[in-house]
Amino acid sequence: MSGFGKGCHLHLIDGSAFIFRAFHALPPLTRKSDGLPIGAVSGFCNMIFKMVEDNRGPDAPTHVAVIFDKGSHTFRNDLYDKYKANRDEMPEDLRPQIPLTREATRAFNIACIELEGFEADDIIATYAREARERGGRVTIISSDKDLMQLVGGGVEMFDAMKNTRLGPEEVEAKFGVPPDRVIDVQALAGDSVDNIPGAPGIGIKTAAQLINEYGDLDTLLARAEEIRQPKRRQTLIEFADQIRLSRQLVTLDDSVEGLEPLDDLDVREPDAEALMAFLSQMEFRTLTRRIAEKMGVEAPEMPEPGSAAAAAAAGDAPEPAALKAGFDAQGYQTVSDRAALDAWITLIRERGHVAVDTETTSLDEMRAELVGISLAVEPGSACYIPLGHVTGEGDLLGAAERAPGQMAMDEALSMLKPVLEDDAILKIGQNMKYDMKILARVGIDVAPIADTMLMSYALHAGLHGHGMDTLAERYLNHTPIPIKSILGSGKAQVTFDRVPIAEATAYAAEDADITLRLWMLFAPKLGAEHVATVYETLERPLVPVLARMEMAGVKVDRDHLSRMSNAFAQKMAQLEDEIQSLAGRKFNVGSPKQLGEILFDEMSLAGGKKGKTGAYGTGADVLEELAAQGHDLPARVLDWRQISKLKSTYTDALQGHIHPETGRVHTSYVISGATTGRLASTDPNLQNIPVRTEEGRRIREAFVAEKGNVLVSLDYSQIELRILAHIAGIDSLKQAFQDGLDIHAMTASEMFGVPIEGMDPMVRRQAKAINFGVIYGISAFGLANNLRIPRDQARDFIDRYFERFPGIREYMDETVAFAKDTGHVLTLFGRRIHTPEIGAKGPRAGFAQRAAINAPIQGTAADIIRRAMIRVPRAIEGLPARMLLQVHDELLFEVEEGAAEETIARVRAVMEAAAEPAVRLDVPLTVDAGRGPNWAAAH
DNA sequence: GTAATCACG
DNA sequence: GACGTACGTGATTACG
Repeated sequence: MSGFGKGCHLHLIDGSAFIFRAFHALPPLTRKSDGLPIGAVSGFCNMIFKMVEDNRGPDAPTHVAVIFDKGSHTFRNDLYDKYKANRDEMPEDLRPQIPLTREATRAFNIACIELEGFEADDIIATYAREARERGGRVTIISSDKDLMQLVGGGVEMFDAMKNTRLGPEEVEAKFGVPPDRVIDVQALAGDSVDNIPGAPGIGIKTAAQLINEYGDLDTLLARAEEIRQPKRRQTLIEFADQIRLSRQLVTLDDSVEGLEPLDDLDVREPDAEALMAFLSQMEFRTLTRRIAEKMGVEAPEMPEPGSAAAAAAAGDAPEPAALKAGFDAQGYQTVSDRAALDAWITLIRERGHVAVDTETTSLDEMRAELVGISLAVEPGSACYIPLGHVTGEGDLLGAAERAPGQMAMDEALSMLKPVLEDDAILKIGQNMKYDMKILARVGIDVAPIADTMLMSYALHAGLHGHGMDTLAERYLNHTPIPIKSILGSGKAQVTFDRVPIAEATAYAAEDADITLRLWMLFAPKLGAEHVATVYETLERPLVPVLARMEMAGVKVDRDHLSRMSNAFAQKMAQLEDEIQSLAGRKFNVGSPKQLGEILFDEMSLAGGKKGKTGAYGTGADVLEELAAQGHDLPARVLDWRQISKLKSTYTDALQGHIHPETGRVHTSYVISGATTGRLASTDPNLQNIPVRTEEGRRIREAFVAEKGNVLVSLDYSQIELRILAHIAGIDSLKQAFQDGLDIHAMTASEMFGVPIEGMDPMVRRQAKAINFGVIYGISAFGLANNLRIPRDQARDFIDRYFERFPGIREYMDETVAFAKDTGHVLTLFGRRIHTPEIGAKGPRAGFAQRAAINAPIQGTAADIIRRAMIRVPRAIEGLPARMLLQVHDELLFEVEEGAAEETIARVRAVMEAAAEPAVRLDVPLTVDAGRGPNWAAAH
């Protein structure tokens, strides 16, 4: 049979929808030999096979095709930029399976249809229309409601999962209108999955009622004035344009051009050999056997999983247990020509994933120069591509010659670029942010990515660090070649470009190899340990966002800092003189040891306490106590210390961090640095720039906007207390936040029975300290220390607080009990923070318990701002604005002056809604915003 | 390399 | 009844 006409029956299979359903419905299955995720491919093949089997009867299709989506941008994105904008990124386990489902379709000898820039639904609509016009029947194998508008006139749908047919009656039962009015109902009701706005407050029920009453959408909109219900009438009038736009979005395009002719979709018998080859390559044991039986052919030899033969049969698959053994530098290849690199690229394309590691001249991504790239596609099989090595000797000036045996940098990069940017190839790295930044500087935008460091963080936060050496030792029982053995240390240390290529290969290829093995080990664990969502929504998508922020940097006014440094130096010299004359001799004011001796031995002041190291304590609290007793020397030392800190850490050091080319300071965020989910900022730390004192705030004035721009700061108000109110379920606290009250004043009022109006600031301050204490896992000792009150008074405050807010105590007890029971605590978003010390005895028990109480609160706040940051780029797309810094509950932007208000509005909306839809908080999140020429003014 | 100190949320 | 604590970070300096 070939030509399509009357009596013909076309089956259109919605491939993309099916892959997603298979992926989410099935447990994460991986290929035995190398850990390649293949669950969705397996589900897909089973479904195709079932379709083929079921369709041998009298109702058999004469024509069949599997239709896939291709490309992420369609005409709907041009109509509406938020179309499907709330879709999460594709899970990394799924991505490498996408090309395999195409292969599977072809292996079954079924037409595989996709067209760049078109959704599968439009292609299906086009074929369905043509088939109907030519007098044939159509069955659409899908349960997607967006396709239901096509039903009728010989077109039916079939839900392969539920094994049910959908005709016009079923569609009408679902939408309340006949199929030809479905788009009208969808246009009104909207769709949260595809982000179709529709008419606010109108769902399918109301929409159907309206359409049935007025006949169709145009009539309804034209006669909206007649609607009796005032709210509905107003909505339809006000949102008429949005409703029309929604209809455009939901209406399928049934005239897609450039498709394979319908006549060519005729059912063909699969080629047994090709099909068996594909199935055995995927290592589908059961399915291969079943299909072989049906087709009457011999199933290909497929040895038992885990056996030595299994590895051999899979071609160049790894040795059994290869994940934990078989590191062999001999097996690593140095790639120095086109042909060799081509061979690796072919391997990568076959696999759909590759572990990547870059070697550079520095750990500072903004200054590092690319020296080489290593790749690994399966355990034990890795290569290194040297690109910027120089000969070790060099002349006296340090000038060195390019080492022989290397590809030209440009040539290698232009070959790798398509692979590193290919949507269908997963790039696996350990701390991928680093490699992404290095490669971005040579014009390569790496995507999509996986990160073993972040996988470990999602799995093991609180248990140990997540550096590669730690992970290799713990999980692969292997100690990697130490970098020091390659570069040397101290004065003799060289940069990586001076390492001989053979040694560099052994080191670099091993890193890629380890990374790949860790990925294979961790990837299936994410699902099994229930942290896949954390990794996919809070870790992985943050990487490109942070990479962009770090590369943007923030402009710092060097002269401003320099002037402050000079002023500080003078002031310090003056204070030093005063201090030394008060002491009666010269000493190093910066030495706590010497200061302790002066204060407590020579001057015989009371209150000297030696710590465990035998030294006197001279911390700020001790000095403040002495100063309060009227001693001048400690008061001067406090002043000196403050200025010394500001000078050394900020006004001096920050100048050294100004990048010579950009004139800006580029921090680096450590995503897995803090156990709670917070970020850490290093080199320099821009999360602890002074703000609490007047002199400190002047340092923030050095953080400025470029000409014509302003800095915009947005920060969450009281986010941790709000989270506490939600998690512990404290009604009075929740109510106070809903009413927008001053939460510390309200706490004081509840505790001490004083009115909020005209409250003594001291009373409010005490309540504030208690509120913070609660977040930290309050103790009488800690509160007493903080408020400088007797311990029994602190005890009394705490008792009264728990009496007034009994839910807090329950939360604390339950959290500690949970931690003892499971060894971890959870944030609202499922982030897992391990508490290995929770069972400890002695003082460490208290530490662990307070940390366990604090972690879900601090961690949930960290999750929320991460969610906001991930959504920000899309929200400010098109605006002349960039996100520069994150300081735990604050985001800092640099914006062209005219766009400041719009930026504030959009970012505030994102931040305030950041918990949704995953979590619906009982308290509102509110965001304060400011703008100004510098960071101090933006607050 | 570690301890003490102090900057931030 | 004693232990000895507020939670989470990073940079700098002194000192062994």
